[in-house]
Amino acid sequence: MSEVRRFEVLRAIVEDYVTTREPVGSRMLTERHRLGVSPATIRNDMAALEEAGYIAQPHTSAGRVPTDAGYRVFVDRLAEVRPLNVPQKRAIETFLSEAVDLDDVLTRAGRLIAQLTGQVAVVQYPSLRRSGLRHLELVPVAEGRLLVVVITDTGRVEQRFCELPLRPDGTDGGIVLDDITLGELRARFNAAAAGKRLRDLPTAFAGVVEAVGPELGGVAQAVADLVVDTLGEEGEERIVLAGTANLARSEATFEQGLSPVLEALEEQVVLLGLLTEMAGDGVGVRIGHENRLDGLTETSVVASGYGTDGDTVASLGSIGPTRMDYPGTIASVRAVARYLSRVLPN
Amino acid sequence: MSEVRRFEVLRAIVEDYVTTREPVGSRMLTERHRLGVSPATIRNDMAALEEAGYIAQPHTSAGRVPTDAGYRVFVDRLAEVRPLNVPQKRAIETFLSEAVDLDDVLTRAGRLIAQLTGQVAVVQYPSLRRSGLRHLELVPVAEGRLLVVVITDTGRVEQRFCELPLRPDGTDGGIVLDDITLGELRARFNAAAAGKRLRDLPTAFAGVVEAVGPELGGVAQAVADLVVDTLGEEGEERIVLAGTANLARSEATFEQGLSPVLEALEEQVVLLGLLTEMAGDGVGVRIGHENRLDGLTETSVVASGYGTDGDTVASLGSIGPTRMDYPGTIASVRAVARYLSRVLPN
DNA sequence: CTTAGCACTCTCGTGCGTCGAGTGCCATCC
DNA sequence: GGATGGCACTCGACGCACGAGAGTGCTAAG
Repeated sequence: MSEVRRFEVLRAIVEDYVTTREPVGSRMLTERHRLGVSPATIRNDMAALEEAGYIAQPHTSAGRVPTDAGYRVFVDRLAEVRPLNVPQKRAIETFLSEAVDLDDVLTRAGRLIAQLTGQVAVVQYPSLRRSGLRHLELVPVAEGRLLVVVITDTGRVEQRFCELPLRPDGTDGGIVLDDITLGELRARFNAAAAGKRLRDLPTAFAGVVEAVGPELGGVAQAVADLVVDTLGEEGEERIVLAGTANLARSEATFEQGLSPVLEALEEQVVLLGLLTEMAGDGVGVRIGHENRLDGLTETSVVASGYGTDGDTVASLGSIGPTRMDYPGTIASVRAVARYLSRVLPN
Repeated sequence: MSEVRRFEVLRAIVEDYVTTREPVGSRMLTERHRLGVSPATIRNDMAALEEAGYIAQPHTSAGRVPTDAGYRVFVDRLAEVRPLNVPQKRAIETFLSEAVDLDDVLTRAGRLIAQLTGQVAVVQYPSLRRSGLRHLELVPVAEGRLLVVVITDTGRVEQRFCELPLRPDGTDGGIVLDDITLGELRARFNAAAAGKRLRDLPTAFAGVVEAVGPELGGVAQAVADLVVDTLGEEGEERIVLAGTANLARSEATFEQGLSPVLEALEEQVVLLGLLTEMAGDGVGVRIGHENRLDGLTETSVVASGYGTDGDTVASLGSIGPTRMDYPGTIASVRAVARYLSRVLPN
């Protein structure tokens, strides 16, 4: 009983099951794949594979179905990389290059993945914590209030209102800053922050607070705190979803119904955790129960980091039933991630 | 055969069908509602209602089910307003007041509606076209490029990159503006735009372009065009969805499966059209086929405009199966719209 | 180690009869 | 004239038996 044929059988099972969506039996297998042996032999191999936990049968006298473990070895050892064809590549390139701003790029990337894979696409916004500060803008909106606009070097723009402290001299009313003062403050902050990473900001800003003197110190401190907060906040990370409708089309796939899946997808925080957790180098695959999330135990997640010059700033990926076309999905996700990385510094 | 009782029967049918999800027959009706007449009488009324097109039977010898028309008269004439209870109101108030910025408010509003109605929530961002300009910010990001940040009086912040024209003197390289010039430009634009509505911007900006002289005129023109474009663009309208998972829970409801529904929800442009179309005064209801959208013929949409001081800037609503709890949904949507209107000018 | 044969097990589709909910109609009653 | 009780009829849901088919495991032979 040769080792290699056994895995060949596993590959055949996975491939057939993925396309037919039905448990595959020994006869079918010999008919559709030139394995050169009889069904009986296959049966022996299947028994061994089942023993090893790679396949299972839904009930006696039904064909075999790959288990999560089976998909795992398929992905790790058996799947061949299947590069996208030229029109597909071109489609990605043109579609992404038409985007006008970051929101647009990411939305388009999502649609693209959803369409290429026929599954749900997930695209994470460039993580604020892994971004640098490109520019800081201060806009007076009302007495005692400032709108702080943070622009990162990944093109993300985040705004937040800042409540200014009361006047230090104790007089009534909120602080109102004139344009000159504001301009100065803005210039100082930007000079201090230029090109810095998040972790270096607190010290850089401390210098600013120091330098502006006691009169403006309170305001500067409030702004500095807000910016550091904003960039550091986990909750402000964002996600784009696309292709949810694709889930419903493969409806019969999910034993538990797709309500738990949809629920999981709405829990953006958890989804984010999953994505960042998976953001290693290259494309990562999580199969079925490898996802700890309850709703996603019947799905697989294929994800990849993206970012300029090897610097991963966020992740993107595709989520679909465990029975998915892994080579195709992996290829699509990787391709979009790469093109996105190239286009990113908008 | 009294007119009023017949409608009473219709109401009973709608209410029962909404709660039991099953076709309702004449016997059940007499048992659960004190109508004071026998099943046979009810049957006569039902025949009349069916004749009038308000109810239908899925097949002979099944109970009756309300038609779209039936729901319509239920909503228009029979439904009693059912105000939310105090804890619900309080929940809305506290949950919305905790929001930190516009994104947050709208996300929370969506979650709220989804949870209150057990259906899908749709929340439209304040329409740019119906907003005024609060502030304009110009940020230099690279040679020949400017980041233009538009802040509306509804709290929306939109950013767009602006390609500057080549230097008028024909020397090489893109235009680079120093801080002083930029400051001046910014001040002029803001002075011109202060408090203006979108439709007045082009003329206001024309003045600015005139005033800055030929040197900066090209730049000013580019910026002005971009701003007017951004605020006028239909595509830039945005929508938040929430509670998609709720759809799956009432899965059996949709004859066609929920894939068409999900598809319709992903078509944000179309959804927007629907919402703006419905934005009259008060809460509007679209039932089943009254929605032209293919995917939504089995659903009803309950929507309301919102906005400060009677000025509708956008809409929000709830989408669910035609067989929904109309009074409850209407109450929830209205309540959230009101609170949102109050909280809005953040 | 492979293969052919064989008995065995289950699922799935089909046909059939029963049950029951619900209807429509008609004669009757107030 | 509207309300009611009675009654025959319709039709889907449910349960059951049965056969077909697909697939397996095992064993003995190549």
